[in-house]
Amino acid sequence: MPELPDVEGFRRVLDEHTGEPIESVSVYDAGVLRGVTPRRLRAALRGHRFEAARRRGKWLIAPAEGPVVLIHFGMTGSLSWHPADEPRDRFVRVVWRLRDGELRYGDMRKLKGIHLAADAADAPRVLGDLGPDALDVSRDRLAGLLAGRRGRLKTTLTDQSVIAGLGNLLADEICWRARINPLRTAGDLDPPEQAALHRAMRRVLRASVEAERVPPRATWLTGARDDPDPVCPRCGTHLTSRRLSGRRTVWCPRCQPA
DNA sequence: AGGATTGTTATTAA
DNA sequence: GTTAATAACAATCC
Repeated sequence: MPELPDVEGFRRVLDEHTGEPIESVSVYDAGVLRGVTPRRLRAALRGHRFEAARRRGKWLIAPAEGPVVLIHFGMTGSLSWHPADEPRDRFVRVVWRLRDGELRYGDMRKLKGIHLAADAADAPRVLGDLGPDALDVSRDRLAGLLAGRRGRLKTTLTDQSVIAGLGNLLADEICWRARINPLRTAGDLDPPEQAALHRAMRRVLRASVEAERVPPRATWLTGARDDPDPVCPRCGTHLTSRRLSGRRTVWCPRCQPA
């Protein structure tokens, strides 16, 4: 699931548990460790405290008094806080034990996972080529990011090197809210359309961050898209669905004409 | 059984 | 250089 709002929720979880020393780090499945061994992860973090957690796009960035933990949640990752004696489900892959409980990284599919940077200066190496966080993109900046792009709008919005944080559900939701067809060429939007897209992005993100997910409300595309015979929550027209570079894309042919 | 799934990346092709 | 499509990664659900 994790797109920007979900990861923002994980960031809050971590932020509530800064300041206490990490008593132990347990790796139950090293398959989620990327470029670091369990031994090195333990050695780098034991006795350290997590500091204020940050997020960039879908990355959670957790400095720990020197070393920096960077987590990408893939499609099924999560971070949650539990009492140490609460039974762990079988998808818990890594546990950071603190004084009053533990942080658990769970991940069913293990598509991405946990990286370790030596220090803050080393963190960009892990993040790679990331565009600005979607929450930091102004209207003018959005126009600049789309300018000259010949790819489709949906594909451009989900390209993390252009804008960081938008995933499949958010991109469809934003296009639907802005009443713009996701197959349009990104660079072809006129200024009023750019403004509508930006407004939709702000509103969708704000409500989603609040809910810590893209909320499947009945008045949202996300609340309708998985119905057996989905119709547009605005106008009742049957929704159109198509695969776009391997991702399901849903839109309303009436509200979002080609 | 077969197909689908909210993420990224490598590869190939146009 | 840009864009698009596909498979792969892994594990589940319908």
